[in-house]
Amino acid sequence: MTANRLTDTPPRVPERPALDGLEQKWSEAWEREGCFRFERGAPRERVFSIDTPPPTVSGSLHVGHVFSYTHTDAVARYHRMQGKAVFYPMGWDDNGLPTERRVQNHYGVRCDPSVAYDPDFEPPTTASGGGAQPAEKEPLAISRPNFVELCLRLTETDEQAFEELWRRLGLSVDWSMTYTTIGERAQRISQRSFLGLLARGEAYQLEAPTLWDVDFQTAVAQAELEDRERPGAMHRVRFGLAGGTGDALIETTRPELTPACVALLAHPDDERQRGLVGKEAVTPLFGTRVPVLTHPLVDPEKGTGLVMVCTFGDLTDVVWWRELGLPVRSVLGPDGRLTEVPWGSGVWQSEDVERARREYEQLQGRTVNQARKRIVELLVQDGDLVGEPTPITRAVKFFEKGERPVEIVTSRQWFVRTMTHTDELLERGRELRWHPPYMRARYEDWVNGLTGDWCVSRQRFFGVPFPIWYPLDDAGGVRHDQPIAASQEQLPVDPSTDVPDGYTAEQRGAPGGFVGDPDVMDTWATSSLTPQIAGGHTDGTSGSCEDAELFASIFPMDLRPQAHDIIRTWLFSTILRSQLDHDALPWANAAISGWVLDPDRKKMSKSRGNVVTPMHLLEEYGADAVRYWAVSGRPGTDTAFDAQQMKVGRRLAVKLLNASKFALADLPPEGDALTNPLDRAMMARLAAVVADATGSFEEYDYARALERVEVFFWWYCDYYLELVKGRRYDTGESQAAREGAASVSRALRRSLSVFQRLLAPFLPFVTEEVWSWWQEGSVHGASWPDGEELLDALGAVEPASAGIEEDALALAAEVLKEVRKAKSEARRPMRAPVSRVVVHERPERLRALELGVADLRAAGSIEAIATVAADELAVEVELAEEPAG
RNA sequence: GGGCGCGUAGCUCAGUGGGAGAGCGCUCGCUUCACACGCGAGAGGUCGCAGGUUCGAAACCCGCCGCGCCCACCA
Repeated sequence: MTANRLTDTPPRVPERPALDGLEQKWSEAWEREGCFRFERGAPRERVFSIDTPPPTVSGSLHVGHVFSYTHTDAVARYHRMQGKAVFYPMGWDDNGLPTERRVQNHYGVRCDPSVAYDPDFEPPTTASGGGAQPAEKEPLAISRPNFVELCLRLTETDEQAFEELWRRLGLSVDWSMTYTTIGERAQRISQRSFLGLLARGEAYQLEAPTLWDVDFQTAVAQAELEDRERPGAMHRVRFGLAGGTGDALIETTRPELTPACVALLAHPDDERQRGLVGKEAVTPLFGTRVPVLTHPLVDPEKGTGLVMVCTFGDLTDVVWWRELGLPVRSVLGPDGRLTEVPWGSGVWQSEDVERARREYEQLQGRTVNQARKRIVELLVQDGDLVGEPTPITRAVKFFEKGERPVEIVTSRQWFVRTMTHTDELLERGRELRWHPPYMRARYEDWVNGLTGDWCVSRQRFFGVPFPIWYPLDDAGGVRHDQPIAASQEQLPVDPSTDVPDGYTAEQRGAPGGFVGDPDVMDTWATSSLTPQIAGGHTDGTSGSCEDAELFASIFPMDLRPQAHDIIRTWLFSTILRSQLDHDALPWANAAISGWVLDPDRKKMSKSRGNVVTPMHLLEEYGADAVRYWAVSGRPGTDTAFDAQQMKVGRRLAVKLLNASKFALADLPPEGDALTNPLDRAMMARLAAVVADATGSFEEYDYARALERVEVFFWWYCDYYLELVKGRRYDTGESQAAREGAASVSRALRRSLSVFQRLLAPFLPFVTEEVWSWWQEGSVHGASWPDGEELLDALGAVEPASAGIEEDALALAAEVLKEVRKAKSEARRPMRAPVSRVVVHERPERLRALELGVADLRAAGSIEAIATVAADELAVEVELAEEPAG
């Protein structure tokens, strides 16, 4: 890093400095000069690497994005000024469901992996002027590669718009390193990592009960669930006992699953149910015999104390089913409707098969809700519904992007082992430095609450395919137990169009041939590899995109910034993958940002007709002002959207323009030393502020750093600049005047240089503008101020005299405030002359004041200052007579 | 049910053992030679409630109340 140069050429200060146009002027200059280009070849210890969150590109960026990305940018700029080579890429998360949905609606198509690729395909409706034309007809079925092409086409324009916004906001990312989560590099790295997991037994395939979204018809993961309150009803249902010797009452919110009942359970200590345990109950309507068993998870306080286990009503059913070794009676299809079942065969025995068949026909083909309504009618007819259903509100699990509750459907899926690694993951969580620290609790809660391995396969299309095929036996049956893995050289592959080694394309689907795995990976299975994708991780076997040297210089990364809502998904899965692939933490620090709270909850939602988009904010207030609002939100803290704060930020930017103009324009020649005590005391204060801001940044507390700098800067403008103004303009003949001016000149330049750099991470545009008036190069490439630099400016100071000088500055400011108060109360202008000021104060402070009395007199237009020894400060101010007329 | 965070001026929030603060808003004043996108001044608070520790608590401990979030095997 080059030293900051105080050039000898006079500063070029505009007559009327303004903020307008600075964003465009400087963002273009930064791009032209490559200011934020990552310095390749920098050794690891001089690199600061950031695992940028790739925003989802389907949809638009909102103020919440602006908020948290600005936090990271301030930190990035700080470390860059500390001399680090900052690895700060941007990624676009374009893979996954949200994009699929948009493409389907936008182009009127649907993906069908069995359709062959059409290289000349053009979508039926084209996006004209950005507006989608809703497809009237049945969606057109197209191949997966064609579908993916449309996804890419649609996300590309979004990505351009996002980049434009980020540049306007002043994010100092290296745009040459941008990646996408559906891009070739992401696919290859995802597939390669998956094959590694498979080879090491960390990934496996299993046919098992899986969380299932019936609308998207795909498996989903535990991490993608959320609770929603939904009205329901509790039904009390009577089961007969085998042999007709009484009955058993259960309560359920899901009576439609009665045909799927496989057992009744009681708590082992529940005396009331003791007589039933060990017997067999008979399901109403269907006459299926089910055992009455016990399990400690049953809550005897709930309902009748007896619970019906179905395959499967909820995750607890899965636990009971597994632990008690119960059979499967599955009635729910992947579309969320009740399927056909073979009454009388296998597990579908009944005391009255004909009746079971007849009753079930009333339910078959219906949705869950329809079936529930119907079975209640059937139970009432049969007299097995006890009392009226009781309306209740209960939490139901939903896929976070879904519209109907998730069901549990048995299907074949890929899993990544997590349960065998939870201890390691908890240990990694303790190694990670969390900012703020309490966010670790959320991670630990999540890891401790995991109930199963991570289901990574999705029955979707716009994602990274599994690099897997299966052989077909002579009868055309799929041999799932003999997966054919793609070779490293083939990656990335799409098994729906690519052919495994040793086969020909003609053998696809033919007996003795092969089929591709139809699924794609969970979007988090790719996103969990962002450090590897961004850093070009390679195992040396393939590809020009990967770069072993680069990866070694950035991994493990320094910082993962992200919001708290995706600790359980993105943060957790990234730690897991890094643990499995590298046996290491992926980053040293995690900075967790809060959310932006919507002010509309409290007021003015209707008065504002338009949605406030980030671009509007940037246009109205300026990027620096918007950034100011963002960085005043403390790490991890939810922050209210507040346009007023943006105005305050704009004021700060304008203030810096004007203070810089004052300090630099027509400045008298600079002296070799700070000879004036007030100048020295101000610089000493500034040194303390630098230390405070630096310490705060080291703790990732950008907000505290800004606050300290800002408070001191306003004090500097209101008191220090006013106190030294007279001396600055006094280019008189005397030696003392020349020396005083030379000292203030030096102090102004040194302090201004420090302020401009301290504010640069927060207000990059205005600081770059004022820096350009008098310095070479970019302020963002300048070095962060440090103690040594300030000591150098200050010269050697005895601690005792430093204390006296500080007293002089403090007391001069206090007296000036009293003088202003007197003038304000007398409704006189601030320049109104004061004939006499009497300062009562402790003698040692009065002696100190001597050092600053000349500046004080000039600043307050004070003719005479007298002092009186006293225990505490009191100031008498005698204003001069108001001039007649 | 468990956990985390928060509760300070009308609003947004700093402040973690010793004077209750900032900005905005409000009121009043000031064309001041960097800045009217400005400057100066003022009013405004039983620091959620109740105990405890301490010479001393907004801060530390216990309990309670309220708000928000996360997690849970929510039948």
